[in-house]
Amino acid sequence: MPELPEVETVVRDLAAAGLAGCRICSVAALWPKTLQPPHGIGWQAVEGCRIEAVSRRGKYIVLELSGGLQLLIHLRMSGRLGIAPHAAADEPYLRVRLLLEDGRELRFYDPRKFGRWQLVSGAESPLLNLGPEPLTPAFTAAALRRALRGRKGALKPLLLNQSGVAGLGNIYVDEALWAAGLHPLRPADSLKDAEINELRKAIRKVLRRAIGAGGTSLGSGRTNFYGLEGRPGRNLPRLKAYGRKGLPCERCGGILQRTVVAQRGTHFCPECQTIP
DNA sequence: AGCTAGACCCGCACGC
DNA sequence: TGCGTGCGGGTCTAGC
Repeated sequence: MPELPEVETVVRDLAAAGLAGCRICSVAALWPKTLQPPHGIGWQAVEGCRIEAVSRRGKYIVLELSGGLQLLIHLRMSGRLGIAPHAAADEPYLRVRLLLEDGRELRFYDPRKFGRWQLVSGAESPLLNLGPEPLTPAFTAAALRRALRGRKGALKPLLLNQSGVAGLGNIYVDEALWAAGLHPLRPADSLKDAEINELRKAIRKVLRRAIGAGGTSLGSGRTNFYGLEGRPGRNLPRLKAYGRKGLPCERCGGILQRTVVAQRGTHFCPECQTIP
């Protein structure tokens, strides 16, 4: 499931493929719902634009276009990008083709059809609702404390909602909570300053480690995560909690449990992630 | 406003 | 082996 480290991996792959600097001929949707209707303009507005830069914000891939528009790509559950020549045959689950003037095209595959492309100008951008980037200096202990303050709800759903921290999903929330020794149901505003700082460090650690491994791929199916060249991530063996139900905790030897929190599978150690 | 639940989707794992 | 069933998960929306 693409979260920050997987999206970062794809963005680095896109940069290495030389996507920045390419000029767009046209966009074609094989599954029209993937292309969200832009406000006041049509998708043909991308025609003739140059891709000025490729970056990431939270889980969004951001293509900065000449003329000031941004093309946002969200992979959601099963989205995947590839680059192919115009002439290459369609593969299964191909949903969108972005044709480039150099004879290549950016291809979007998405078996489960959750992924979305958006064409936005700054003012109505969904990026405005995102919390700080966890791997930048903006993600201070004070910023995390502000995000948690006054929140009566549980830690895990808050960390998932993107407004306090951008880019975490189900896997890395479980990993960060494990690394910080915090229970997923711990009331968010009950954390002491030292615990907030541990959580901040844990979030940064698990994300950095996963980026270093090219992201997490859970299996080998079509809906799994793959980089631009179809390469799976190598972070699975580094996970300490997610998907490890019944295995011993590497920190204390307790048996890891799986429960459901906020309608999501949640993995934690009942021995060393407790609610005081 | 904050929080929860449902909708969107369908491959895949699992059970018989 | 083949079929049927239900799970999983990010984000938006609806409803309390």
